[in-house]
Amino acid sequence: MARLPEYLRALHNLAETGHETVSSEGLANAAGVNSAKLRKDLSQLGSYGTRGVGYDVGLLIDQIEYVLGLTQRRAVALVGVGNLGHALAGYDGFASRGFRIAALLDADQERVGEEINGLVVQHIDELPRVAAEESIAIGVIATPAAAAQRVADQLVAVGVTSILNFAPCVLSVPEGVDVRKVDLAIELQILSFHEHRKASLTALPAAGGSALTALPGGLAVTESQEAIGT
Amino acid sequence: MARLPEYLRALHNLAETGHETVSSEGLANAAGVNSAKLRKDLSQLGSYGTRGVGYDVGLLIDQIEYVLGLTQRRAVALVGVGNLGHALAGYDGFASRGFRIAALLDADQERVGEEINGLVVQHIDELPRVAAEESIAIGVIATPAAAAQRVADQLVAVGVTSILNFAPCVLSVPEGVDVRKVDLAIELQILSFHEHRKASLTALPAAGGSALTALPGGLAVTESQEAIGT
DNA sequence: AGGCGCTTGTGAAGACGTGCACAAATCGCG
DNA sequence: CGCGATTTGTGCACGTCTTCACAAGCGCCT
Repeated sequence: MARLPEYLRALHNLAETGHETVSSEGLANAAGVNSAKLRKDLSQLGSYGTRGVGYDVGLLIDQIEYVLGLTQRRAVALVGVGNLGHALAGYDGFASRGFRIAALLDADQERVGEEINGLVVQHIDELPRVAAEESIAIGVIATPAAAAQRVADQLVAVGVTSILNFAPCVLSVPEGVDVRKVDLAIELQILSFHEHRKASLTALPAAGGSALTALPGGLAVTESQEAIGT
Repeated sequence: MARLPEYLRALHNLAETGHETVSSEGLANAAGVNSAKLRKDLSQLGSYGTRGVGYDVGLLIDQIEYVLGLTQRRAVALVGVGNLGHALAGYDGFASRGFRIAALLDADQERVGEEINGLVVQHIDELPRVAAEESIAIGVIATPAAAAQRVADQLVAVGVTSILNFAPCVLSVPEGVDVRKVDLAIELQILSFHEHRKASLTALPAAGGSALTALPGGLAVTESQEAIGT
């Protein structure tokens, strides 16, 4: 499940604040989900809760980390050291949560040789050598959209089977390769949609009209995390 | 729907390459979704396709931009000008897709006054004034997790009703405020899970064992975008 | 003008995720 | 040792999303 990492983060918080055990209700609140959903998710991992008590925080952390494959520190190659790539290279959230940026790569010779956070940017042509040396299985694409597909092909060619794509485009990859996409502008556009919806609803509570002037209020909205209470 | 921005991006690509019309199949490929799903999504906006021909690219762009509320250029306040905030401030994908970063804010006096991409970083205490001047409805939080909730409260207090949160924590906001969360490390962890699953399956195609050593292959996996063909 | 091929729009069926509500199980205390 | 409070694990029902399949509609060509 895609919620496991969120649980893991909440569990680490709890562990740091000295909690030995946690109830499904407590963990669900910390992770921002329903308690029944959380219990159902955790039951998929096998039973690790004690009825009447709750879950052992440490044990649950180990278990989730095992399932997520975080027992080994995975090496990641980051391609594209532009604006966003720079930030990603310096983002300590990766290192603190089980990942090691093993290589920074870029196609621009201007950027090759630059040192970021203790790592030197190498040319993308070095990818085959680097991938072999570091046994890289995960690649991050932070290039412009025009270069993303080419980079993806190169990553796949050297054995990368998981790609995190920040470029605003759809990647074609062979079967067996996983792609996750993060598009920062899309996130904002989704918020903009909600803004527009809210504005329409308050301005014209009961509006009809032609299709062209129809308000978007009728669209189904699956909000991500609304009104978590206080 | 959350897929509309993706369609919009694909449509802009098509428009730039000179396409006047596009079939649902073509647009679905460009956006990486099923054609039936795309047609159903577009039918929610009202009928804008011509049977036997397809959709008018320009018309569809206008329609989607209207529904997403992109007819006005929305002002965004970015709080937290650290590593990630820096990159976001310089990310031109925002400007090119209907958003204007109207203010950069940070609580660190060291960073106040710094100029990024033509904008000067202001202190977070300036938020009420800035929000009033720029009529800001969307806030982006790129602070450490410890500061995120406090910033969210401040944003809500000045009338922000949509928040994009990059901090790895759950935010509590009043009803009516939308929060979207992007956690870069979580994306990697999800990929790691897939890596682990793939490794387990290839190494031990039919494994049993106790719960502790059980393989995660049994977990339901809803892949985001796997095997889009060539 | 008529037919043919192509594409949209949609009804229906199925898969999936979600949440409730309750039985089973465990601990602590008298 | 037994009882009650508490919490997990899960069967069931519901709503949503997805996909297939096909009728309806449109343009083009003859």
